[in-house]
Amino acid sequence: MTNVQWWLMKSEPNVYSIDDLRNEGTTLWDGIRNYQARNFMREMQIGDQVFFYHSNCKPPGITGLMEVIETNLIDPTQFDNKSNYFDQKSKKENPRWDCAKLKYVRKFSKFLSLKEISQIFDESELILIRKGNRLSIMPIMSNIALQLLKTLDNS
DNA sequence: GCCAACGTTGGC
DNA sequence: GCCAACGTTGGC
Repeated sequence: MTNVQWWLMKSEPNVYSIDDLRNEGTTLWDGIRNYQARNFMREMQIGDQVFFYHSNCKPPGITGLMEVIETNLIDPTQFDNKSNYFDQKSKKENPRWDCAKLKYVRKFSKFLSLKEISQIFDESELILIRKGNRLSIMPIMSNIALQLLKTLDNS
């Protein structure tokens, strides 16, 4: 586990929650339409660990852990004209959007709210709480990740 | 390549 | 609902 990269992925729980993932076991993280977020997803390697963050809810925060099980998968929603994520400009022979497949690992016994996170970390330490960060997928420095885990497990 | 206008995200 | 901080688009 020494070379594992840590990530954080946001999802609105009324759209897709940690409980949905627990029920399904695995999920394709499709619908990402931001190039920076997509590029981060392309960097993911099988075995990488991912914090599941509930966004746009009360309160927002980290709720669980996932693991990357497949990478470089074509996002099917870009070709589905009934999908909210349909992209007219994306061509089958050259798909614009791809995604990773995630596996449920666990739901933390404690919910770590954004407020608590920002109390633990200095703003400069944590990309998550950097003001104005609008990325739904981002890398987490391993020392930060381990501190998050420690906080979540010691409760 | 610049940049203004516009759209989106997401915490508050 | 507000708004800051991006990202995207398109005219030039």
